[in-house]
Amino acid sequence: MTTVRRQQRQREWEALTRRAIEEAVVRLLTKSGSQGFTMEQVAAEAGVAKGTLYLHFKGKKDLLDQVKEASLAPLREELEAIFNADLGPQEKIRELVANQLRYFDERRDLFKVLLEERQVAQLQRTRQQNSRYKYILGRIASVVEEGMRIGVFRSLEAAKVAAMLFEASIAVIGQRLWSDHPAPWEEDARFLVEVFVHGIAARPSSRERTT
Amino acid sequence: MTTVRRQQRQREWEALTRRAIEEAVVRLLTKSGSQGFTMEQVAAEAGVAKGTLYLHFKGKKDLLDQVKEASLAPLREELEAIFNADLGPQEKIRELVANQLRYFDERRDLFKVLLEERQVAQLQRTRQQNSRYKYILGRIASVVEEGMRIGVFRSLEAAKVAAMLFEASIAVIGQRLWSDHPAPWEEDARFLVEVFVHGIAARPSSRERTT
Amino acid sequence: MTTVRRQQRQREWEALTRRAIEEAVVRLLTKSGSQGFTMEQVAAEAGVAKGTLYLHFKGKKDLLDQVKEASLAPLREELEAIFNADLGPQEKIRELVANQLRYFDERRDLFKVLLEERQVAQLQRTRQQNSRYKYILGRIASVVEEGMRIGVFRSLEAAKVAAMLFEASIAVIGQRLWSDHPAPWEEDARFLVEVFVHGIAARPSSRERTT
Amino acid sequence: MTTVRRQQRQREWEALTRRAIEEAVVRLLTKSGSQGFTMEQVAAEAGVAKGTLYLHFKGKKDLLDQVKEASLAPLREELEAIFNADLGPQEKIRELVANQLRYFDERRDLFKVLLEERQVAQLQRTRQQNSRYKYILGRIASVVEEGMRIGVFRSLEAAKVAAMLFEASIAVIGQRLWSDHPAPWEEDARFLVEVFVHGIAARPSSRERTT
DNA sequence: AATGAATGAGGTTTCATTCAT
DNA sequence: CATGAATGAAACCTCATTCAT
Repeated sequence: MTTVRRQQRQREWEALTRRAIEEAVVRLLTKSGSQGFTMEQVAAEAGVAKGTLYLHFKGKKDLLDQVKEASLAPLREELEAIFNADLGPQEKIRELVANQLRYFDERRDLFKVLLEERQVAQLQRTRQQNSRYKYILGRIASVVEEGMRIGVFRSLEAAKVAAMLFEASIAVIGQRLWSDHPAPWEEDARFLVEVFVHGIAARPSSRERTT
Repeated sequence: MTTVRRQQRQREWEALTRRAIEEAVVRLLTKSGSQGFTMEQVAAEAGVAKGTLYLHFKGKKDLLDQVKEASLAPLREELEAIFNADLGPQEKIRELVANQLRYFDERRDLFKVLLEERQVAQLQRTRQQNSRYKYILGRIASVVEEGMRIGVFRSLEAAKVAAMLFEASIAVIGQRLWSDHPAPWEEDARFLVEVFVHGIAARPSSRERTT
Repeated sequence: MTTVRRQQRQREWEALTRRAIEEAVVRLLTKSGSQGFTMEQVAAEAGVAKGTLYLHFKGKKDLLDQVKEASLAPLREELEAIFNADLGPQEKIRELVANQLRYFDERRDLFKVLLEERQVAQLQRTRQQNSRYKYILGRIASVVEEGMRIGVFRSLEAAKVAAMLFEASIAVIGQRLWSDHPAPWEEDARFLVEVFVHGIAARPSSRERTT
Repeated sequence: MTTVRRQQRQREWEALTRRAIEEAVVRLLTKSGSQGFTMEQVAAEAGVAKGTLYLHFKGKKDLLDQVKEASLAPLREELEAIFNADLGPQEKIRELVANQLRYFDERRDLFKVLLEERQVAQLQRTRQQNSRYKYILGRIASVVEEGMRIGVFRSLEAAKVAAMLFEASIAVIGQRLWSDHPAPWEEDARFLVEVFVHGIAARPSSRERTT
């Protein structure tokens, strides 16, 4: 009983230290520019000894990976909730895009750095086979397919559409991160979806096909 | 006269050496993965001494910048030609996208590395003020505006549309670079423009607004 | 009474733990090569916590010393028995050498490691004053002197002869440990004593002195 | 011509630096005990920067190997000269042993350290297959065989005799290095050979066989 | 008595850059 | 101009030992 409680407390403490270290990394990344924190700096910032870092993380790469991972986990949950929500395909897409923009806006400083180094991308598609990335694309594709099934979207390769939508969002997010005075995220989200859904062509008249 | 000719020859030699060094960097980047060539390797690959590198380039960063710059110069010229060509807005956009996809396809190995490290992006928008990037966006925006003026595009913020188009292209290019068997570039280009111009919404029926 | 018994039990438990730890070290030494086990590995292998090691041993050096000590104790007892046995000098020498070779053969793996790092030697003559080493040499010297006294050995410096015999044995043992297919230890022991006792010179004729 | 001379000079300078570094290692080994000099110390002692060490040696292991190698090279040459000299087998053996003892005496401090860590042995028989070691043993064996052929040695396994003689020499050398007041090397050399050649048995009487 | 998280000095190696030749 | 040996600041990582629980 006592043993169990002690283990419990220790695990909590362990998690706390991890968090402290990860947060130190985030602070360093956002503060002193992107191009590489040192383990020494991390230790100092987190208020632990250098060796301690290696008790919690396998090495520098692992530490950075975990930070990236942790920084995206909440977003993933939000997106998952949207996928499972009782919404129509168009609404889901709107929500997905809006959530992404909002999320990155909230942690601007960190993502500015991570995205600049394509760390986010690397995290998402390491070795071109990252399962998380594939999973999200698959989910988006499902939404698109659903839209086609019920007739609100026209028939296109769902997988390609999904990838394009996702990447375009990232692109817009990048845009926003690097511009000094980005428009409100709601506006950009609406714009992105609007273009994506209806295209830029003048509607009634432009009956001519592209190609 | 002799002096002039000698200067001439020297400048040519200087240019030759620069090229040799830059090509050595490209070879190293494509060959041994991305993660950082050393000045030593560059010197060896180029067949010059380490010190020589510093006669032609200010340092490692400068060298890398020049390589990236040089690797994109031809593309910039091609795009410029398209901007100046006697084509309608839609055709121009089609051409622009197609050219980009083709260009990156041709030097897959190099750009895979550069893009993976967001080097291309950094080159294009270093410190959020990169003039080249702004210039291109401005040109694309002009095309879009022209399209609005003559009524083939509907009225949207041209600058935003331009940025979105450009970034979406980059995103698709990234997609293509990292997938092992990408579709022919012509196909992806057509797809990209198709979606961008007409949207994914089912056409006749989808009269409802996207908020 | 209870107190006494408890103390008794505690001392046994303490001895057991020590043994477990020492055996863990031996396993590590023979297993993963020689080049240095870590206290962490020892703890894991012994199934105790790192801190526990320091309750039983002063530090790493002490631990290693104890292991070496323990690994040689049985041999020392065997040799002691021979010294005290009722045998003639030649027989004693034969037995001493034979026993050493056999003993090291039995624990090949461990001694291969210890000898490779001259750990055995260090144990035997740490700081040039190791009393155990001196004790053994003294005992061997006594045997040699006895042989001289009764006329089976010729008159030579007994101390030097003892040292030479002992070191030569160690040398042969080293030889045997490092060769993949050593001859049976009986054979090498016989050979060693034969040469040591009678020399390599052709006998009847070689009356000439060696300077 | 100038180029050649410059290369010549550079190679000499290079050799000089190497020597300086190696000597720094020797000084450190003999001075501050054996158990490990640091590259930092070496650099300081040699009066060069840490990085310089890595221009001349692949790493710490390489550096130590080279030092050991260099410290034994002269001895190897001396022994080679003896092998090739016009001497009888007994004289050759006497000379070989004497030379070894003298050589190690001359550089007592260094070899005390190297031998203590079995570094010499490791150098000589790394991976049980060291060719240099085998070569020397083979040469000694030849001398022994020659002695058998001309009848001064009795018929014994030459290879084993050679190994035993060599190892016994090393053993005596070790003895001498660690004793504070060793006898003159001439004396020990004579003693070693005397025992080795004629044995310790009282001569005329000891007709009985060992075994 | 046992634990094991934390420590932090210490180690090796890399590499962009300089500068005497 | 070209060279390349030398530099030395960092960087990452290990591990024996301590000590609060």
